[in-house]
Amino acid sequence: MGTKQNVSRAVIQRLPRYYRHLSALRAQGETRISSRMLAEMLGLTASQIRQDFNCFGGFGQQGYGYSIDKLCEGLEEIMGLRCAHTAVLVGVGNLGRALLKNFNFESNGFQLLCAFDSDRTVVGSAVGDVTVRDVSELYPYVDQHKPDIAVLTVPHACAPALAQGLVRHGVRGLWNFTGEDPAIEALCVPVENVHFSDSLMTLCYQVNQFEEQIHSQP
Amino acid sequence: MGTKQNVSRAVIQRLPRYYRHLSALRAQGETRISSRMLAEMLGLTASQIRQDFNCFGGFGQQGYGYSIDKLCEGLEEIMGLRCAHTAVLVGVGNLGRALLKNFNFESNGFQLLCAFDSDRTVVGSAVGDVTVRDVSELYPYVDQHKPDIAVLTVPHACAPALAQGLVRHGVRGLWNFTGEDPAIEALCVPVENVHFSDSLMTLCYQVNQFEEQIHSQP
DNA sequence: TAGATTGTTAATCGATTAACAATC
DNA sequence: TAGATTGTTAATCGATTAACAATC
Repeated sequence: MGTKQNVSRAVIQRLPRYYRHLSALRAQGETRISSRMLAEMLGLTASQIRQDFNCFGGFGQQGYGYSIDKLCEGLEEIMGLRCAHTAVLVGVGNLGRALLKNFNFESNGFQLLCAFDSDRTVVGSAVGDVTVRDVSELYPYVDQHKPDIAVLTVPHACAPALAQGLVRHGVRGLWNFTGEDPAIEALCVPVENVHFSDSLMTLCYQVNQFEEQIHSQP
Repeated sequence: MGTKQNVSRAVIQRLPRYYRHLSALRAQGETRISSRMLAEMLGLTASQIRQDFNCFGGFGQQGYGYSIDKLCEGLEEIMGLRCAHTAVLVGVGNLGRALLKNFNFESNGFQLLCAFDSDRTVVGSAVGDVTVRDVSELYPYVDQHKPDIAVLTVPHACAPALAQGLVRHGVRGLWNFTGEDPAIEALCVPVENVHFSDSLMTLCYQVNQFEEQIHSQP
């Protein structure tokens, strides 16, 4: 239960995946699972799963396994998914729009307050559950409403200045889709980068390896 | 130069980041860099960078450092960015549209052939550099043109069946934006997942930790 | 009780860092 | 040549796996 400090990054990066699979099981009406079975599902070892869960205190019960409900609750607690942090989104292009319309911020720990753009044809309209405001109102809005994080879905070139401005106005986290990072990494608030490029390059490498394997054993 | 086998996943995941920063330096007209300087830029150790580069054979020169050009070329070679693999995109919603319009597939090792959707109001139109076709033509098209990978930007629920169908028709890699994975992981072709959820949850955790730190030392 | 499965300690494995000879 | 910086080996560190007593 007690959130231990010093949980390694390796562990933290596995937690969302645990949560995703456990939520799916819960939705199917399952109520309990053993580390062995979960390990099989995820392609990990049972040992590792028990170690991971024990970073945060024991959810399990000997001879029985883990209650899926308790585990989900525990993970929500640990990752802070129930804090209802607040967020603003900057940049209502196609990507911003995709997030506004299809992404469930609530179930990921955030309440989306509103969105900003500079394009007058979208300013004033409603997209998803929020209204789009003119970007000139951004900093006054941030000063007043103090959102915890900002979602950056602006073009690459605007990113460094915008990020810096937001942090100066008190934002304490950035969800960065701009592909930019040298400038943003230096800001000393938490940043999560969604780098499409990195992901596709990694896939490119894997596809090459995969094809080499196939060719070498025909 | 010779692509060694058994390069660890940890290394591979750093390569795109190296490439991104080195490309930026090249664009600024820089021609050489030492492992020490690069390490400082990236927040890594010089030792680690030299180890990483030496997985693939020596690009460097004692007493001088690394040629940025050679390094970029080497990384392109290693990751297979010059293979011009082919890709199709399935699902022209806002997210698909964002990729079609703003993402440079070419510079990430892929040539995008065309896109597919089921919505008749977009079928036949051009988005970015490609034409949108009816999804009923997807499998015949894949049979004929044999794209290396498919980009999945369809709604969550369509993902498992689609992924399975594509693999059955010979696709050898998936770039998966659907948030789905239990079903897709099992397909035994390379998959790169872009899980927005995982990323935002990780940010949520980090923001909480960050705020605890601030509160504990005021 | 007997069987199952956790929590936790110890052993292994792999990745990162340090050190330094080779060499530009 | 002297200074710098690589390539590479050895030492350290951390993460994963194995093992097993505790206990439901």
